[in-house]
Amino acid sequence: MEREEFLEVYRHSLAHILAKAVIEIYGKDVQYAIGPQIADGFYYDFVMPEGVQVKQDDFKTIEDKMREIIKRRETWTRKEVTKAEALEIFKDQKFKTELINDLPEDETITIYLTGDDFVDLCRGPHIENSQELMNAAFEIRSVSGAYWRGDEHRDSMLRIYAYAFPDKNALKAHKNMIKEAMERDHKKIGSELSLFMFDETAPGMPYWLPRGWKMYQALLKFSREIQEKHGYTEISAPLINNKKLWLISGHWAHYVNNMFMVPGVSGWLKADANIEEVIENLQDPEAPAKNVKIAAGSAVYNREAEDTMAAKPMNCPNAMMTYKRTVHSYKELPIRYSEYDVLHRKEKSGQMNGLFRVQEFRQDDDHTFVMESQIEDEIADIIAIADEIYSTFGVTYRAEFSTRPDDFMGDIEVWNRAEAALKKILDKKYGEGGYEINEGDGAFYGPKIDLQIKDALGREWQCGTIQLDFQLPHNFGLTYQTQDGNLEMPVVIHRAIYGSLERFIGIIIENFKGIFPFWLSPYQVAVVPIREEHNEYAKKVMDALQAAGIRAEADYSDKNMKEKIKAFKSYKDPYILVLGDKEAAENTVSVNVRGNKQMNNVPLDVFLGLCEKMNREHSLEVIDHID
RNA sequence: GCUGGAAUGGCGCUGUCGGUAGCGCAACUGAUUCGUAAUCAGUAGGUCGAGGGUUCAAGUCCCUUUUCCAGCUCCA
Repeated sequence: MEREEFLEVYRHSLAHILAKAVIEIYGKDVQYAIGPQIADGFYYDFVMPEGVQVKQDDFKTIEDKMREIIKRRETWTRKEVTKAEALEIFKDQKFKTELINDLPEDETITIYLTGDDFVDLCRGPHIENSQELMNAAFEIRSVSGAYWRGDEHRDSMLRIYAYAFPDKNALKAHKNMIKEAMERDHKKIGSELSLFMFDETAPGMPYWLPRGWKMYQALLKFSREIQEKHGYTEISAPLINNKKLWLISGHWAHYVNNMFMVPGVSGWLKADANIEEVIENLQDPEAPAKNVKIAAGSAVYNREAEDTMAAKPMNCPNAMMTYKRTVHSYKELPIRYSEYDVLHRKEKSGQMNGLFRVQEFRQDDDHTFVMESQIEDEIADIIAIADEIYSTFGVTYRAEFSTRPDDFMGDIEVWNRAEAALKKILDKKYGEGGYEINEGDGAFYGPKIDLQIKDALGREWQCGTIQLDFQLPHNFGLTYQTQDGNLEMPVVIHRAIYGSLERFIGIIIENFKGIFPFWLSPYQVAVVPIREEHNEYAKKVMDALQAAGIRAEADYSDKNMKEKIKAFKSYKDPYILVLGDKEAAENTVSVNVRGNKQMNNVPLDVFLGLCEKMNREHSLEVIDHID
């Protein structure tokens, strides 16, 4: 048996054992749903009897029960049954019943019995006797909430996750790997390197500390340089707009629950009332309406007041307004408005995650206004930019193409032509099958290409995105004048390459483990005068570094040099210059390269030259020798 | 929003059966003036996330709540 197949059978069989154990512990009222294998083990979804909780303390009980079941060396029996028989067997199991009912009429249904008291609906294959699992190494990892069939409006279930490997060593090795991945966690490194912080008064809104902000600026500078070369022009626009704008863009109708409101002065009402039919949870269309008593003397705000403003969750509406300022000729297109403004998106609690998911962030955003005939070339250029940027960081990405959904807006012919153009570029760039296609997953306003990057734990995050938009130009009534004098509507391309700067920084912190390329390092060079009498020369070196555009920091204090070096090393500065009598006399620097290589007595000019070279070329490697 | 965890000086942690908070690093002061990752001595810093409750007594037990983490769902 191949290793993969072996793992699959093992894990899947263990999932059945888990379900059997849970039923033996918590009783026959447990509803069991599905228990697939995953990358490092398996999970099983249950609905527990009323009032039953499964906590970390219970994991051992469940594991022990599973081991006890395995030790019974029960035989596994595969049976083929008819749909009617299956429905009878699982008549008390609502999820199994639903699964069976969804199967085609003529499908052969297989069930597996473990011993004679546990039966599961399953395609198999499985082991033949529980004793085959005697050496299996497994461990309950965690429990989590999950929704039946991934739909938050359906049953809320308890998902039990477990690691599972063929033997103890493999499990141990895997847990070690997880531990090492956690060492790369950007939240941990960000704190150690003093890059950013959070405070509970601003959930999901990073404070960028001096060192982190240096890096942030370096990323912005890099983005601006590249976009300048590609004909982009940068704008900046209001961070809050009156709700009139959001009514035009459609955000008031579709996105208002994710927007931070800025009340005006007129909408405050003194309340002393009973309000009927209040839907408290706007996120949930099924939420029951309630009667709400507003205490006498309370003030409530009417969001629909005319002076209500809201912080922008996206830049698009302002870019539309900017385009609309004057009439445009076809000769001007494409027009590219890039924008790095601060965005706010209110998230449901439990959605935030370090820098990966925040409520306040900046995108390397752009809105490009094109004629339909220009879409193909423009997208090709955007993908070229994405390649240039991602390769500079040495990260790999995966492209996903999302096509027309059922509730699409606009002309189907335009959609077809646009999708064909996108597909042509993707095929050329990544090869057929070199990217994922999500049929019907596009936005209602246009097809899109998403670029996904993995974090240290292998979770994928969407960074880059390229979206065509046929809706906003329509909502804002955008036009351009064609060669024959007619007015036509431009197509808008929304695109971001980093995606959010915050998320991207999180990704690269984990990718580089905090050991950044020279051009990206918060401080690039640290200066250590050996004794206070060397401060004068150190200042001269600092001036030269700063004049060359190099981010440098120095420690002129009377601490001993070992302490100074230690502090800079903990910040992972690429170069530490040690300056004493010899260097001052010869106008040189002695360089300790991150990773502990040494370059001694380097003429200052030569050192400046190699720093400038790395900044210019955005090199991934730090130069550690002089040719 | 859902499930399960967590929160103790700036950071990392200990705190037993409920008995009135400790340690390391960092900081500060003094001495040391030093050639590549921890010199020595001393000092200061905490209403234990917030609110309420039980108790003679709460970091510890109970309730509420905020934030964070791992998942689910949603997303850049």
